[in-house]
Amino acid sequence: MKDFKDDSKSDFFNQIYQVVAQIPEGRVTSYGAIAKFLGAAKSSRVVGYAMNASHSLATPIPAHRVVNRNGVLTGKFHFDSPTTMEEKLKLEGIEIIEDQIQNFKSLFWDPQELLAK
DNA sequence: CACATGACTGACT
DNA sequence: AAGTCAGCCATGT
Repeated sequence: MKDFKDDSKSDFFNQIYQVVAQIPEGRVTSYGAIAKFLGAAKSSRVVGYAMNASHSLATPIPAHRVVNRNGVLTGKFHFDSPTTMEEKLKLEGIEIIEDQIQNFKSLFWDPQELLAK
């Protein structure tokens, strides 16, 4: 059973989870943004893979706030139900049409915000 | 141990 | 402008 602090296995996943866990409610970010923030802009796929693996985590992370760079809910089928992701985002005040986040540009949250904080 | 797959992205044609 | 290709890295078979 993996955990947030299990850096002995993979620092990358660990950091990804930390960033995702810090995404403010009602905001979203992209896989690439997280990857770039961690210094591996070309490893965006690993970020997505980390989300897929997040099911094994003891601590649930807001993976529904992470979408691709177009603001499309590409990973919605990986949730309990294909509508889970969309429903959660809507509950946070995010408007979604056809799996596409509306006003994505404004709702986008850059991991850099963590540093400014 | 080697090959294939994937919640992505950027570059090239 | 839209479609295609290659890169990147961990996991599963």
